[in-house]
Amino acid sequence: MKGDPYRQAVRLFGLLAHPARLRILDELRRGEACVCHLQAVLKRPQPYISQQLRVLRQAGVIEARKQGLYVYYRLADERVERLLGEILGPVGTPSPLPACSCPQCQEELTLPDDHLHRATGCGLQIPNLEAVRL
Amino acid sequence: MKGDPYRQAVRLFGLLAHPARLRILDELRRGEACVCHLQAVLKRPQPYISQQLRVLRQAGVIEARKQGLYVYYRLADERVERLLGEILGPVGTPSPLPACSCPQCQEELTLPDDHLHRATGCGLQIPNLEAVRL
DNA sequence: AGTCTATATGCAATCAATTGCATATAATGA
DNA sequence: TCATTATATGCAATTGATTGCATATAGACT
Repeated sequence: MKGDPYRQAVRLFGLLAHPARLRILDELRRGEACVCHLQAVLKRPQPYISQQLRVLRQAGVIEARKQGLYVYYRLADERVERLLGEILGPVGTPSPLPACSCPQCQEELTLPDDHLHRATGCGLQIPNLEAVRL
Repeated sequence: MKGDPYRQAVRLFGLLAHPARLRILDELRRGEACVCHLQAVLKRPQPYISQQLRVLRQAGVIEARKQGLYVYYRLADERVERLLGEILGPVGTPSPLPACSCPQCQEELTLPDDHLHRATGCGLQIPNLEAVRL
């Protein structure tokens, strides 16, 4: 998977030069998220989200993990994390109340306050997964 | 000059997601360069180069300095330098023999070897200019 | 089997970016 | 003034990205 560095860089920047894709990637900086969660955050129809996820997946910057009916996506390219950190700054606090119906979100919501977790957020626990680089 | 950070980032990435613009910006990382120099490096017709320069200039990531017939461009946005450093690495060695007819290039070529300068390169001396951040 | 829910895919319509090229401006020197 | 050189601009033609939407797949449950 190569080519001259310019072409590679252009492709990578092209992925980020899109409002929906950028928000998805920024959201994934927090950790895994299922499609329904992203759908809730971006407030866009599900096929639209899936399409952008496909673009990102085919480019290799995200990876999917299927669990039952749900598919959890995560970042798979540290360059993306570095670039986003560079221009968006460190991972911000989540905007209030975007939650979906996935098991992780439900679990989050019913959790008491003793665990550190997001106020009203959705499943950002990374259950039994190896790699979430920061 | 503002807006939500996502929109701003999308615009910035969009500027970089283009082969000619990316090469121009990467070339400008070395310092000022005139249009004819960029033309020689990119091997593209002059109106094409000027057009891309306009895009970059209107976006505010480069600035122009006119001197006689020549116009020298330079980077004007440290985010660009950081992003390029992040994915292209430090400023590379110039590819051999791209030179143009501008005064700076001629001066360079007739210079003896005692000054540190590029082997066959074009005017990358920054004559009397204040800001070239690294 | 059928049904429900989550996610994916395909494709057509629209919209924006890109490119090429003719021409315009601007500075210089004769 | 005219000619020359460097750079800029405008615009039409093409190309590519984006979006919406109908439909497909796939797993869980009864």
